[in-house]
Amino acid sequence: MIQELKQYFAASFEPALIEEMNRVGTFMEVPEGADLIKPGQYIRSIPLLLEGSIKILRPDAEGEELLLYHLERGETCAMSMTCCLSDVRSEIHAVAETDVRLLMIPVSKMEYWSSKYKSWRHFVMDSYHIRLMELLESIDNIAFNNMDTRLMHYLEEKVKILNNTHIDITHKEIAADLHTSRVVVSRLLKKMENDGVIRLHRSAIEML
DNA sequence: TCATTAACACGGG
DNA sequence: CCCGTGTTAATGA
Repeated sequence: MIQELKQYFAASFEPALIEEMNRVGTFMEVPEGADLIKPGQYIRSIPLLLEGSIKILRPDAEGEELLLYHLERGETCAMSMTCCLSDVRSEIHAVAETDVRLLMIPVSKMEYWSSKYKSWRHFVMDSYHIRLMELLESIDNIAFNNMDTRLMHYLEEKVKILNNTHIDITHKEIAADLHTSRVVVSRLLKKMENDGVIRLHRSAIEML
């Protein structure tokens, strides 16, 4: 475990901090598709992503959702930091996009480390910055792009995350993430197939 | 024009 | 049979 932490974080954290993370953190494995954080839930610890990818969704009043961004290795959820520190409920829904391995850090340590370790302060600030930028990108995408470009971005992101051009997903699931109807997804995907960009299979898409 | 909703047919597991 | 998919028709922004 400590080896793994060193491997991923030696470049960003002091050895003493890595040692402490190893001591107070709780190691967790979460299977693909499982909920990590449900909307409205209180958060008591901060997840540090060691392996895999997490998708962050924003639910609306009717419980319909919209994909905001993905978290990847070495990143953390800025949302959980603010929730922990101010003791408010989560505004977002976090789902494991792949099998995920996490290190859970207790909230108390988060504040303590901020005063003790310069690298941790940097990490926290960077995390906020990265999240804000991802959020802006997401807003741009939703506001300025049509569904066909949004769908293309979505598929490209999937390929990046899975590190595989074969994506196991149904049109219905895509529609849920993009907050649109299945009819639209089916139609656009069919068009992309006709344009030779992708190949469609049952419950799967192959990017070309 | 493009998205949504409802409805239907087809085929595979 | 149920689910995923492809398509159409009507309606709306």
